[in-house]
Amino acid sequence: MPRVGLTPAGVLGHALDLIDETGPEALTLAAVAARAGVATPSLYKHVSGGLPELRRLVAVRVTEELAEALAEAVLGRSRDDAVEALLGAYIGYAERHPYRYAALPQAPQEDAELRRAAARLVGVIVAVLRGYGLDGTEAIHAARTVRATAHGFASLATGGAFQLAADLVVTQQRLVRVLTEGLRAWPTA
Amino acid sequence: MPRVGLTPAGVLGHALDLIDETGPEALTLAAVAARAGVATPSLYKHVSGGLPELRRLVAVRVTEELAEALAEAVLGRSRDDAVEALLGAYIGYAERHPYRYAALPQAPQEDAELRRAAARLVGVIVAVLRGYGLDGTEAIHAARTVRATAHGFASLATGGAFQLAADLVVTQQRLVRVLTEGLRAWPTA
DNA sequence: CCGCAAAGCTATGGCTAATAGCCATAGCCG
DNA sequence: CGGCTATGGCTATTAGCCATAGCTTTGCGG
Repeated sequence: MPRVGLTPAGVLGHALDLIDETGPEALTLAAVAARAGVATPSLYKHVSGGLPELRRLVAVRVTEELAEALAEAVLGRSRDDAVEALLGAYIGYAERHPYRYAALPQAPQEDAELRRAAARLVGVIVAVLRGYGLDGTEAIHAARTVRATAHGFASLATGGAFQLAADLVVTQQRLVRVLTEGLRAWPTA
Repeated sequence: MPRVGLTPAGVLGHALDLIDETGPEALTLAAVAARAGVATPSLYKHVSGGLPELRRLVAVRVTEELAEALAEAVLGRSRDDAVEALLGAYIGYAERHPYRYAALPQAPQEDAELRRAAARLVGVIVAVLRGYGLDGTEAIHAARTVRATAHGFASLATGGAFQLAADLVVTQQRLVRVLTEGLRAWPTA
């Protein structure tokens, strides 16, 4: 049979395409194989761990992309300006790739590679917090606060949980305002 | 064959037990049927919509429980006191029933019953916000802010996304502080 | 006491992931 | 250049899942 030149990266690419088009639920080995022009079992030659492994790869990739978007957004900015850019980039990524973002949370968290990617994401946040004079334990609490608000809004907004008619952009502005005020008044223990 | 006296409510009960024990992924008709002492197809006599219907029922029930917990927590409290109780109840519910909370839909739901339950939950939040003089459109933005922070923290905390050693209880206190300060200084348009 | 709707069942079909084992290709190396 | 090994395909199979169709039994209400 003619080799189709599949690689692990190629399989991941098809997986991401599938997720983007039809949602995380649609990520099946059968669908990926069909898209790659290959029979399902052949995928195991490239992704030995099967579906769980593929999901893991997706989570790592998305986390990396998100961390990269955040890092780029805060370049050359500080304090409130950086926080606004950070939230904008976070929520913007989730809005541009809602299914991809939704594929994030149900990943196994004990994976080393995923933790490394997540650490980079947190690192960007912590770097921004230094502009508020925060470090050490309080920086961790503040980073969690930032992450919780960003994730909460992104998750609810992309999930369609905000039913009422009010403008989501305004809500995002309010969220940024609450966050920046909170960070400026943070108890610098 | 002896009738086992199954009812829709009974099926839902088994489904919730299963989710509590093994996670939302473990919710299968086969497992529910085994637990109920019944063959899989028999479930369709009580839950005609099959697995999607069962998942829907779970989501409605969990939303109702959460709304109820919030309503009870804010009874007799107002302003910062109410917000603290609200977040505590929300996060507490998620921590006591992490799988159940994780079973809440992350996909857009146009189900009427679910929307009604969600509306009750939002109603409790909006009621608290009246203590800050907020209503109308700004109350919606503020409610979204509260919901985003609560969901974001609950989701990340129960999902194990906060890896570092710092105390989650302290983070929650900081979150409450940021939120209450933000609500007190809300732009009452 | 009997009819009949409700509630159980088995059988079947069509998905899925995953494993086992076979065959064709590619590219290296003597 | 010939052959060998590693690799990347394949088919077949197993096991588990949801779902539908259609039969049988139960037990309630008239």
